[in-house]
Amino acid sequence: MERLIFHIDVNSAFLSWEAAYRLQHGEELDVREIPSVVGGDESRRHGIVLAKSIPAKKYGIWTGEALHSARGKCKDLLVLPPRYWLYVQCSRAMHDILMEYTPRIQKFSVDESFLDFSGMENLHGDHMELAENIKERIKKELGFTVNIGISNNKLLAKVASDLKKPDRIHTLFPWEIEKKMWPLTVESLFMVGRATTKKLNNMNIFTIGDLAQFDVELLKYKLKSHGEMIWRYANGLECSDVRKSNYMEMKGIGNSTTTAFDLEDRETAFRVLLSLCETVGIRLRDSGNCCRVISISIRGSDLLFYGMQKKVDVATDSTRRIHETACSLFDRLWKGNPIRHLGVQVTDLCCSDFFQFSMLDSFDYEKDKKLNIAMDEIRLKYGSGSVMRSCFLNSGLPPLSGGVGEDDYPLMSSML
DNA sequence: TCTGGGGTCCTAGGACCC
DNA sequence: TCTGGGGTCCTAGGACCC
Repeated sequence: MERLIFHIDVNSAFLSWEAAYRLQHGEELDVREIPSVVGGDESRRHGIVLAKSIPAKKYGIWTGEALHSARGKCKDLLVLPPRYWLYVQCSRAMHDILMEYTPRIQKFSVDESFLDFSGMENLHGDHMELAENIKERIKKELGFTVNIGISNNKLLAKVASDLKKPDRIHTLFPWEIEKKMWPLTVESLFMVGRATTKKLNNMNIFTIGDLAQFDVELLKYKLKSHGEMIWRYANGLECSDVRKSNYMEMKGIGNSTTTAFDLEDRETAFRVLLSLCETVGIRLRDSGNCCRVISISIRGSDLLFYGMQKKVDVATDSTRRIHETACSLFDRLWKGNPIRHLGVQVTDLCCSDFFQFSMLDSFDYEKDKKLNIAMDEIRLKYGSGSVMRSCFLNSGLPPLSGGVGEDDYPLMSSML
């Protein structure tokens, strides 16, 4: 059966949402119309561009760039601090509108969704009119613009929504591939990043068309399974379902943070690890899972990145257990160099319905479990800052870390 | 380009088993 | 024990996405 898939993408999401909010609250200036960016706090070493306006883009400013460097390109650049609670609200409001059109929605990220309209032609009529309707409703009711890409699979719909911005609708049906997609540079294809672009360029592949017409066996030989996948993408071949994401299927949960200052001693590092384990633990328990693998990652002040993981004998969702493992990993991994960034990840998740315990240690599972539950409930009810471990008092370190922003936003469920 | 944070999947080597 | 092959588990690291 022929499918009909839409991909909806908010234009410069964080910046558009800031602009819409400010206008709704009586500000005269539309920050989308001047060189502006949403950027992190430089004093805490989070100073990068998270989103840019179109005028800022004209100065050559790119997402992920250091604010310092962005200011070098544009003297009068307006830098807005991020407000993640607002972005979550905007994202939900858009989702609510989309739900009125079809229940078959896949939320791909905070600002992107796939919609499946297959077999609903009688309900909605012409796909261009439908897209126009959705786009205008979002603009009128929420105050920001989106791009909509239309095709009969997710890959082509996504490429289409990226064509020309902002506030546009594009189709990219199979018969339009040669004209609309093949002339694009190969790095504009989904799943072709910097490393792959370099390899492809070395093989004389520069456009998506070059890739589509290349020998697939040779690509497989050079790039393994990834080579075959991007070759299929270049030919518009993709057939995955628009599926409701649900957090039972989640593969892992992690939190990491760039600390405000370099960490030089193990005790401080342990404390930062604890603040990360708290956040990971809360999210893990909220998802109804336990984990079997715990890993940590370190980025030194030299910016080099390394990590280590451990499989634990008994699956756990205990903040304390995760922290103990994280610390022992840290002692094996750390070489004594100054630390800029720490991360904690849990993977190999399993359902927490049953509770396994080992008789080989003296750990009081029941007591620990009750403590975790009590802390989670208090934080949910009174906010994430309402309880903290005493070791964070006067430490200069946040008691919970990782996640987006340190403002006291309501704890998010692990699924967007 | 000089670097935030949260994810997914893949590959390859070593250990250990039969 | 001087030497096969195959399977699985574990771990490190790379590449990509937003």
